[in-house]
Amino acid sequence: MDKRDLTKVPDLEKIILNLLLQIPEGMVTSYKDVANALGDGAAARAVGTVMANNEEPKKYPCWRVVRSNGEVGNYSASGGREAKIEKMKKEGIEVEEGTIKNFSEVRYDDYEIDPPLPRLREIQNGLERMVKLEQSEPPESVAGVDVSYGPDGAVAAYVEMDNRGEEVVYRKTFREERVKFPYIPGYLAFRELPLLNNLLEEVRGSRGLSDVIFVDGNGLIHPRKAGLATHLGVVLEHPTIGVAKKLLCGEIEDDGPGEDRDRKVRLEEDIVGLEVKTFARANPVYVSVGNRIMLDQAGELTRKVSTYKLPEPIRQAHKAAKSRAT
DNA sequence: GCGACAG
DNA sequence: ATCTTGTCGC
Repeated sequence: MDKRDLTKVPDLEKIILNLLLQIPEGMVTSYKDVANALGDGAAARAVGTVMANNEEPKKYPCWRVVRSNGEVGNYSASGGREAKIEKMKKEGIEVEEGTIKNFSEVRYDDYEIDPPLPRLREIQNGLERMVKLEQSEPPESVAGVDVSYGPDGAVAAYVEMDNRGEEVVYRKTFREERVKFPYIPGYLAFRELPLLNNLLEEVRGSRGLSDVIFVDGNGLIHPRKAGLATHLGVVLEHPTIGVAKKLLCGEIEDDGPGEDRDRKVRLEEDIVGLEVKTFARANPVYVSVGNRIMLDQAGELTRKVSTYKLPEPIRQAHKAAKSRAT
């Protein structure tokens, strides 16, 4: 596989909006139906988000998209939900008490499309054998990356600190006006990787990358062992550590009583992460290998550079990204 | 200031 | 992630 293909991302917003043009007048579809056409029902909410942000409601008939239980749902274009109902009625759809009358008969789900999401899952499946689990030298510096979203697009930030996470030694941000890929659980990398990759290539070309990079999101804690931290680590061929605030998948291993070591996250037969309590009065974070480091080392390093809940480099990157995005 | 909880 | 405001506790 060509490395460059790992960072190519389809314009899913455009794909979704163009799919709407296939819905015949006089029929409706559901957010879930559109998601299934993309190749994964998990994208249903993302479809809703794209509808809500549709800037050309005249051109793209998002009023024909309803909830899969037949309820009309929302309409963010002018006139709101009432306008949505009126538009559907004009097209011959019967609506009663906010619900489509003969839903199963007027429901369109026969989309003609080469579904993009299965292809992206294949890319993720191919990443696993490119991950290197190896003992990494104790770092002289650590960095964190994060992405923030605002009215003028998204901003990615890279912040490098000393190896104890006490002093910021370098900051860099990168802005992108239009993010083409919505957030879909399990596909976060395709949303944020283009931004982070651009940013980190710039850093690599100017001052060079820090010894290890903390990423706001999972590494191997992922249904296909291909979270953002792993995807980024493989693309850069560089040590990365994923730190997430919520458990995406897997289960916490019960080691029984008397054990105050970090609990392990198990995904099927593999230990893919650690539940680490970084800050006494906060929830734990979930640490996983991105690339080129060992899990125990990732856990220790996370502890070492965390003053609050999140590793300081990530926290600083979050601040840097947010202040430029807003 | 930071985070849980609300919603 | 963001929309948004506040209370409570450390």
